Amino acid sequence: MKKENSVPTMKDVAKEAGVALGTVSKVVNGLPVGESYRIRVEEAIEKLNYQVNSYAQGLKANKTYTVALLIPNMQNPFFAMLAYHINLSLLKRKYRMLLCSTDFDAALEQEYVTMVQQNKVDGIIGLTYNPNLVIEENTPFVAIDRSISPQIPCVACDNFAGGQLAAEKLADLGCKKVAFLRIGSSLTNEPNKRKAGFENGCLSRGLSYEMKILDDGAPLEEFEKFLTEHIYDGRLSFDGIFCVTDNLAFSILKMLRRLHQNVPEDVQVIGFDGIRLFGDQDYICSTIVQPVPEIAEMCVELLLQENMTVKPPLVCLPVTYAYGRTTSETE
Amino acid sequence: MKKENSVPTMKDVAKEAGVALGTVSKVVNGLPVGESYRIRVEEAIEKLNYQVNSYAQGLKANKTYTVALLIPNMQNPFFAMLAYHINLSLLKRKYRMLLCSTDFDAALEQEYVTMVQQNKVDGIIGLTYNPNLVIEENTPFVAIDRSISPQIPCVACDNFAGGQLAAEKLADLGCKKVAFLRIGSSLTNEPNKRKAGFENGCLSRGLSYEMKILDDGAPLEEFEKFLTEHIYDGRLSFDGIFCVTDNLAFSILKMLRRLHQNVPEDVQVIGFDGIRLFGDQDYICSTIVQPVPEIAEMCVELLLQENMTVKPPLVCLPVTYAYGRTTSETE
DNA sequence: TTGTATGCGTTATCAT
DNA sequence: ATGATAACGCATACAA
Repeated sequence: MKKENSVPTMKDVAKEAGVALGTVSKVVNGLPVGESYRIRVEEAIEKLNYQVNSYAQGLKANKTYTVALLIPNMQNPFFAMLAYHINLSLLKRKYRMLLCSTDFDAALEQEYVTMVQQNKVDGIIGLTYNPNLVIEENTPFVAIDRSISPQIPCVACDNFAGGQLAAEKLADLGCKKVAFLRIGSSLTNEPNKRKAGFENGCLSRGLSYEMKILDDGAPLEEFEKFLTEHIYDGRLSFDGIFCVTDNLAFSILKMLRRLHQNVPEDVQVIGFDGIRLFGDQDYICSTIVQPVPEIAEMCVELLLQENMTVKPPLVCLPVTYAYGRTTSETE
Repeated sequence: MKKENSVPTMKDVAKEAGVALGTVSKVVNGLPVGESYRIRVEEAIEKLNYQVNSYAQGLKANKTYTVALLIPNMQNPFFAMLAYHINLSLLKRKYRMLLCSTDFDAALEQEYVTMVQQNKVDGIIGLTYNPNLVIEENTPFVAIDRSISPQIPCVACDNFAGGQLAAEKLADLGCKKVAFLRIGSSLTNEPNKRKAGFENGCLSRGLSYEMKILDDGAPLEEFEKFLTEHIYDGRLSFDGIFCVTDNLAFSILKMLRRLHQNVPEDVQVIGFDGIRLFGDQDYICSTIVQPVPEIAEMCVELLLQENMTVKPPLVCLPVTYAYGRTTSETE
């Protein structure tokens, strides 16, 4: 009992062309083969509309041409941008991408990782917040924004430089007393360096600054309380605010509106990430822009590069500043 | 020459447990097996940290537990939302998701589709703008927002009802003369029904209306020209505008600002899709909200349901209205 | 109930 | 240079 309307296989092609299986394989893989055979096989392939089954290929080669992307979600435009560009970078190299939205679920993250260790995919690119993720020694893995272990390369933007740049920009724009706002401090990851960079920038420019760092689960309202406490006679005592992400900046901007503080006249705000609505509109706030296409390319390159005896433990890519209406540029 | 530090296989487990290959397979698949054997096999599995190779499984079963999602990009939050929720719906059913960002590239879309016809994935969910996409008869496919053929189910929100709802809302909110703005008219797809629904709503509520529909590649500036032409003595002659998407609405809002028209005082604006920044902030404009989680669930359900003799050609899911500061709600 | 053997589609190692 | 054949990891029909 033969399979009937199934997909044609190499065997079918061989029979159709009247050649042996191995010959078809060679033609498919571009190995040298007699010209007359080539033609016949290619015609048969055309006629049957044959295509290789890459899973069977993978079974032999222990290679699937598939990479998994672990990422919390798609709602945050920064994550979405990353997913998109990594997809493109993989595609350029003929790799498929398995999207694994982990929704910050540690168990799910671990499950995805485990899945991979059994050659289901050739490697993982992961932006994960799970501090005790178990990754086997020999699993190709590239981390984004968080160093997981010395053997696993981590790719991030230059967060320190970004923080510094934010401070310098605020100084250039005439600020005297600024604030740094951050939420989610429990995990040590690369974005944490934004704080240090900012402090550094403030010090070198003689900016006085204050920090407000919320714990992981803390309600955003605490920032509103913090801001309110710094209002005297209706005026906020800061003339510049650096928010650790555009996401936070967006919320802070809403608060400032409620508190009747004008942006950028009374207080200037700089965020981080470089988010634009629909990817092509204006930046949602003045911001430190992450080089997402470059980050994506670097991740893929590091992951797929096999003949690299030693992989860089941490790669930092340069950030830029972009105006987004929440600062008072003068030029 | 044995493979060395590779992933353990069933054979390894069998040897470790001192049983036959078939027995291990049965244990793995939950088939009845002698209790003492079970234990031994399970211990061996635990010890070796064995997991089935689902690609080898797929090779046998002609099933990969993988579904491909064809979608233009991730920058548009609506697409990102869809990808996210479809990912979740698939995950619930233990399916993996291959993300295929097509970037509106017809050739790429076709390539992805072709890939699937050779049992690389079990099915496709596709939001595609390619009018002449070739899909084989027996390929499991569910389309979003565009009917591809009578045999292929299409899932969309109730676009007609959405258009109608927009008109009714504008009428309820006191509008007398409204406009409908749309871009991209070349392809017949479900969202096109928003226009008809809107007209219908306008007529039933006695609203006078005007339409401005731009061709596919046309520059957005044409809308600005259109609006400018409808300004007399500094006042726009419309008091309500329905934009075919939130994306367009966002651009229109910027234009209105430039033209010194106040929203919502002078003119109220309603968009379509239900986009929120970061997924959890306010809606970017008053809008007709698409039920994205339900759309996702329906797509997956229709795609994976095998014992369904006849699949619905078109499924429309109910929309809702949400306030987003660009209308003048009074309650 | 347990073990054995065959085949899924492909690649690679052999003889020819 | 080409054709036959074994092997990849698993499932299953069949034999023990």
